[in-house]
Amino acid sequence: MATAEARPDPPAGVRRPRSARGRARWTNQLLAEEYPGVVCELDHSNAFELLAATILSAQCTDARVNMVTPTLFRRYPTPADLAGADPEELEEIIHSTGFFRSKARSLIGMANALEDRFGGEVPSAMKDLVEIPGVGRKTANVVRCVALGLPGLPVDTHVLRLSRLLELTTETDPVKVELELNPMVPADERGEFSMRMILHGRRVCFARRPQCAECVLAWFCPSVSL
DNA sequence: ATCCCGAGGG
DNA sequence: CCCTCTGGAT
Repeated sequence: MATAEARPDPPAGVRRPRSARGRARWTNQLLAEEYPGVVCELDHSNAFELLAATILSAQCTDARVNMVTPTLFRRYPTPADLAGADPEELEEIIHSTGFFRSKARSLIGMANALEDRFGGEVPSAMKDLVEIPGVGRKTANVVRCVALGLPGLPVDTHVLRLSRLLELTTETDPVKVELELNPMVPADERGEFSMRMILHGRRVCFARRPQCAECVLAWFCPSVSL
């Protein structure tokens, strides 16, 4: 009763989508118009560097990560170099990104895994990526779609929240959300879809007070409040 | 205060 | 499922 039909009208001649797939299609199309040319903002020149940068990006801005990675990559250019890093020296380099002890442990563990189990290369299979210390599903998908050119739909806190608000899914587990979204987004658009959802989550659809009046998705968003 | 593209452990 | 890990920007 309190939230009944406070929804804007659809564009002229357009039917409000009634299925999750239909809402996903409109979401993908409208966010592509809203945020064209979206790119990964973590500076890197290969998959190993992107993997390290993504591990550092947890609870930290990309800009901050980009301030430490030049020093990091100069000091440890290869997985072999990073595998033999002195933890304290590494912690000092990455200190300003936060969580520096656990991130240092993850980075060294990651480099050792690459050396010991993957011939010094970043593996491409999801199954292998998530075995690497410090690499979860989200990080694995970032590396897959950005550095390896493989299908990947990173589901972070924003993608999860927006997907549920838009009722593209009813799942609460990020892995289930990813698997449910996959067939709704063309394989070669999943990475950009994810990055645009994240941008929209940061700029418009805030967790606390979503700016529905500014949102291009409001005309079909089941959770809109105006 | 709240946010920043999480992951591991109990 | 909760907790912890952590610094910087606004």
